[in-house]
Amino acid sequence: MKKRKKHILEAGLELYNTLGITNVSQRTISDFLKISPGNLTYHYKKKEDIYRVLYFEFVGQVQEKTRLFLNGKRDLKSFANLIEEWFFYIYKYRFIFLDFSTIIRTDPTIKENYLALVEVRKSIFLKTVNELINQKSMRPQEVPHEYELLYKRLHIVSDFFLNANVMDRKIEKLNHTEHKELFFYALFPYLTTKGKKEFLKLFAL
Amino acid sequence: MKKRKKHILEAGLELYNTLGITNVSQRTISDFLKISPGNLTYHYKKKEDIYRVLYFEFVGQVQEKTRLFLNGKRDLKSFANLIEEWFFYIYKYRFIFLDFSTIIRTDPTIKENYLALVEVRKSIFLKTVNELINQKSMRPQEVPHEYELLYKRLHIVSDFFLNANVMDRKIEKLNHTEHKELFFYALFPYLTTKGKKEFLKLFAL
DNA sequence: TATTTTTTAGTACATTTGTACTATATAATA
DNA sequence: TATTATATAGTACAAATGTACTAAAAAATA
Repeated sequence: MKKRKKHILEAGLELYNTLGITNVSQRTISDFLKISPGNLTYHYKKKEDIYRVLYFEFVGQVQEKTRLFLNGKRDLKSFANLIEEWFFYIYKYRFIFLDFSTIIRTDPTIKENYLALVEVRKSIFLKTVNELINQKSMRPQEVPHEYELLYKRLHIVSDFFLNANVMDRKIEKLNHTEHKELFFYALFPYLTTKGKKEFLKLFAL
Repeated sequence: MKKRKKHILEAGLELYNTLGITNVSQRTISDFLKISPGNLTYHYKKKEDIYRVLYFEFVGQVQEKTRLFLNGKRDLKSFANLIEEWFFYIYKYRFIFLDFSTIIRTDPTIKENYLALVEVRKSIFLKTVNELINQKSMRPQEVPHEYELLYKRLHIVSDFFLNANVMDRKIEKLNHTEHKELFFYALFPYLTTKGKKEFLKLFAL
């Protein structure tokens, strides 16, 4: 990608993340980069183009990490690793999740892609849960849809925990451990004695 | 409250909920009500005034329900009732949670109030958990901060599950059972045998 | 009824925003 | 070097938006 084109993306990401997508106009970005508005529209004709590219950049990066996980061994530890990486990218592209409904409303291609992504994540989660059950680290389902609902909650927590953090300025820096804990403690009560041992070791409790 | 003033609030709520707060201008509301822009600004001088009033309307209503819960007996059933009522109001005023970061960013009084509200909800939740433990319906904490983290997840799920639902048009109508399930299934694995029996009866499984 | 207050309509205006257009400069290429 | 393609600056403009202001209408009150 051209240098200028990349700089615009970087500035966009930075500004979207800090000011919120609704407070960033094309001029905000061109002023920030000290380039003319004409130059900006030359590279990105419509304002949606910028955050659409950023969104798909995000998707590309998490998909790559997910691919690596699927090809490796899928135990509790490497799953924890994957989740940590997801959190990293969710934080990096946090404007997507902070201004989620605005973005979804204005861009059907993003909406469609996100919908598919959620399904992929769900099936990976449920597959991983099944493997953990086979490995006797997790107990089988006790009530119908138990793990589907668990996924749904974890999906919401993963994608929108940043909204809760806007409140206490925690948003300004990334706290790996905190987010990982938030996620994995949700798994804890479903673990077997064996699984709990692994868990405690993993989180050094 | 004056009739016109109330109508403006109702129209605002309706339009914010369906179009998103960023797509609703003062003129959108005055056009909707077929009144002049001047009339609107006469009742609400600044645009923030409208959704600020709506936010505090929401807070007043959930606080009233919460007060009733605290004065009654605090078992699993009435707690389930309270949560259902919370969901009702979260849905009614859903624009607050769909455009959360926009609202928080523009109105410090809302931010401050929400922060306090979250703390109140947390202490109610933890108190209720303690009572359920005393009633032998819930098991004691196994790892440090277990129930605090559980609260945090439930708080995020409660306030932002609608964001996940924008995707599949589920947002267009309220589904009580679904949301209640989403919330209470999170409690299930922490319940004792006694608690699980109550739970299954409550949700008619 | 006369007067005052409240409500409403209509208009005006500065600002912001997205985007198109033109001209110039820079880089690439023949 | 001459020509062509790409990149940049600068400007223009319509639409939208928040909000102020004025005058008229309606309601309340004396």
